[in-house]
Amino acid sequence: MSKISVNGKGNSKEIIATKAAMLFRSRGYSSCTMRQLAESMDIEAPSLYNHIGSKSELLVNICFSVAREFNRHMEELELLRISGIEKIENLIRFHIRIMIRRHNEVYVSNHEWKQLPDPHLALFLQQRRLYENKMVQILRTAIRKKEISPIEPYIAVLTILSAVRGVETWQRHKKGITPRKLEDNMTQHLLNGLIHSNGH
Amino acid sequence: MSKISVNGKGNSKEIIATKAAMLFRSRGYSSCTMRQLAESMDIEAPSLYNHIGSKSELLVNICFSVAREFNRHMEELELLRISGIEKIENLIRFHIRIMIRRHNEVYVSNHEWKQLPDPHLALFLQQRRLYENKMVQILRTAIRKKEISPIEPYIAVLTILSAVRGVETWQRHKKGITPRKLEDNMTQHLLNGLIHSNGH
DNA sequence: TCAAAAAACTAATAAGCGTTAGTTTTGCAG
DNA sequence: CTGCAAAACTAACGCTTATTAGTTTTTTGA
Repeated sequence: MSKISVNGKGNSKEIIATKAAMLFRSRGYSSCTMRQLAESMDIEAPSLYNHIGSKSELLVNICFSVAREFNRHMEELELLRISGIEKIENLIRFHIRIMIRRHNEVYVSNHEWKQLPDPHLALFLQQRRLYENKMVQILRTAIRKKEISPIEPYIAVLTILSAVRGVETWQRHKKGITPRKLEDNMTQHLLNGLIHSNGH
Repeated sequence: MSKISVNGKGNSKEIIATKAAMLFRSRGYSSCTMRQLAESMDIEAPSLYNHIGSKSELLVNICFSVAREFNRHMEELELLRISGIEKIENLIRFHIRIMIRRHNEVYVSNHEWKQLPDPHLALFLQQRRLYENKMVQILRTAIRKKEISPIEPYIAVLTILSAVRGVETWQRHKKGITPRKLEDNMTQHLLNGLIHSNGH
């Protein structure tokens, strides 16, 4: 059997990580076996352990790699001198783009974080709580400055973060719906809902 | 060991189904074992098989029970003589309420349907596709009658159906956010986004 | 009160899991 | 060409899994 790293691009570890994200997404982390993962790259299961430490390590890397990208973007966003509404639009569009660009990884991170081993689970949840709080704060400020209508910020964040996850189930083949159109339509829907809400 | 049906309400099968939904939700279907399920009602695992056929049967019942409720509501809605926008609002509110009332079951149905055994998986997907198509049709009509702004109906359905799933992660303890407030805010956000979108 | 039915139990099965140990093959550097 | 490290292999371990078989206990109904 030939080495796996000569076939695809990148080193073996990266190739395994990519295949793992694909398989974890399509079958679920717990239902996917190391033998299936190995078979997907035409080697035997024990050979994987020349490159990785454990199955759960793969999940940890996926989840925190995604989290890191979101956190980094949030930090950059906080430095920008733009209006609150522009920040929100920026966030929505960023989420949609990441969901398209890193489809498998984001899906796994969203669906399988519960399977993270301690203490990674606790850390993951803490980071997510922090991220959500930052979004709530952005919304709260925008409301105070009357950029958007008065709405419960926490609920708006819940709505936005859940809505963008719809990209997961986006059927590319539905005719005429390009990634760009998806992004524009969804952003418009979510943003206008904030602007024109009659807060009654 | 005493019978389980004398403790809780309903017959044994219903009690098991309820406990299963709870456990499948909190740990995931594949990660939850029959021993854990049995332990949660203080019996041994093999005793479960006096009441149920298999583990997967439990999942099938949960998923299709939820699907049936959504489908029935859709059929009733189609008979109503109300505006398109009222139909959409009705749907959004119904989804949010079901997500609260049948929290565990809807969560499991949304997260674990991939684990359904054939041919149930195929049937489930077919029903969901049908349901989505009906929603798309409602939106399409509303656009034609200029009740809502021109938007790609498929994307709007994606956005709405994903957004309402945010109720899954709703933290009841966040102060001052009652179920009613959650429903009103989210509905308003999603609905106004449809009405005031400048289709540019 | 007592038999029959329902539902619990214990013991065990076969299959599958992640992972380890030890060995052989592969491929690159000298 | 050759030697060495990297990475594949086979075999197997210890555990867990859903589920079955067979038996005992509990509840029910006449």
